[in-house]
Amino acid sequence: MAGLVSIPKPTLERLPVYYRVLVQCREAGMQYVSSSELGRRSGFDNAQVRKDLNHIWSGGRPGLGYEIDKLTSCLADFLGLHNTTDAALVGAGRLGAALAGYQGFAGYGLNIVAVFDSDPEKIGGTLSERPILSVDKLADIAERLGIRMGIITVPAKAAQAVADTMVSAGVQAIWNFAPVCLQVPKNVLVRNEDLAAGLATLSYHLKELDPLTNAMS
Amino acid sequence: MAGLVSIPKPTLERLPVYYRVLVQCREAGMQYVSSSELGRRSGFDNAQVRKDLNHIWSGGRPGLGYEIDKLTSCLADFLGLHNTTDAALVGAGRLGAALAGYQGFAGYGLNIVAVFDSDPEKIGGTLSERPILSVDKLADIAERLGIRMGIITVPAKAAQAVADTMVSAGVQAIWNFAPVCLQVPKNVLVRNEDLAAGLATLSYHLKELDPLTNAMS
DNA sequence: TAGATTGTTAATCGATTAACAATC
DNA sequence: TAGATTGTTAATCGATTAACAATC
Repeated sequence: MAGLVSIPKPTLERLPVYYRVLVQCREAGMQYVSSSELGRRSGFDNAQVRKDLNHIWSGGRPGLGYEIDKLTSCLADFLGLHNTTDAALVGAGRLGAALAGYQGFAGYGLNIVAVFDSDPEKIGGTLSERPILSVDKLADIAERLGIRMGIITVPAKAAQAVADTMVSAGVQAIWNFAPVCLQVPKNVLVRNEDLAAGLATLSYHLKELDPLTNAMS
Repeated sequence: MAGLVSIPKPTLERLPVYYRVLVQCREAGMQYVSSSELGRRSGFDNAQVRKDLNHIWSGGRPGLGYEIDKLTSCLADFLGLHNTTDAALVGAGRLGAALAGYQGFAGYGLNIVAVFDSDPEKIGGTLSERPILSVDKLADIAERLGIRMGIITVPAKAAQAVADTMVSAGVQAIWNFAPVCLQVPKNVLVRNEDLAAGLATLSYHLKELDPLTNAMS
């Protein structure tokens, strides 16, 4: 049974980066790549690259490196990118539009099958060629279509209620862009894409670099 | 000199989460919060909360907890959120529009002062009330305005060139939404907001949960 | 073969968790 | 005071880094 061979969390976060770099190497016509080269291009230590990759594949060839085609496919399998994941997106604002319109996610198996909003002005319209439905229909539709992934791009105040609805409809994974910590049952996975938090860490570093501000504080 | 009292990276990632939760507590009218309560609301262990907070402030009161007003302000100071950061955004697509239009970043000191694109159709138009300028002017304008932060929302292929221009214009921190690993001098900080990578980790977990897929593989 | 690079072990490093005396 | 909660130390845990024999 999968899941028992559990993989370290930091490793899991790096695997998609390797995957992306490998795809780019392949497009550049490369056939093999060494752990050093992969590390250089992805910003990680070469020993770490080897250790990470060994969690999923031990097909590297001493003296040669990793066969890009095979490793790429192996990573895609491992990450589940070959499966198509149907998702419901709630929140037809600008961020929702950006996510729904981005073609790149298709290569990661994401298929946004329905878009919801609570604004009567938006309901009935479209978002990237998908009809915008009333959020009242979310539970029913998600359940009927067997949707397992939910994407939340609503304002902070509305996010918890949307998450609750998703959970009750059987959604198992939530990609949350609302700036709140969602409370969900522990069998539901939430990934917070907290942009403001990312911004704050940059802000911290800029402050550290700024001689004037530092002199004053 | 700041920077020498360096803070663990995982802690730095959690501080903005505490900050956000604290702001929400304050809005809810609370005055004090304990490490347990803060932990519960942000998803971290209470001992970890105390340890993290002690890096920046030892003003917690045994038996009472932390005074929300003081801790919030202390965190904002530490993270540099009280400073206004002027930023240049390059890439006036949907994601750029979402970021430029999001009011919430203002509370984090972000001030997008200029928007650039390479598409002649877009140049001369506006994005959230800001004129869209030719990317050819990026270096000149960033330098003249002393811009220290760059936001990249261009397609992967164009991102490295934009980063190079930013670096040459004196930008010190780059918020990168393009799905590439940027190569920059080590004195420039890059934060990759790699949405596809986040998606991939969700995809992995869904695959792990799926009995049918697992049976087949 | 000689050179390069893997897979893996052992050593180091750092972060999390548990526990509790100090204190509000 | 009694109850609650902090700040901090010590113990545990896990991840990174270094090193090298195996091997292409």
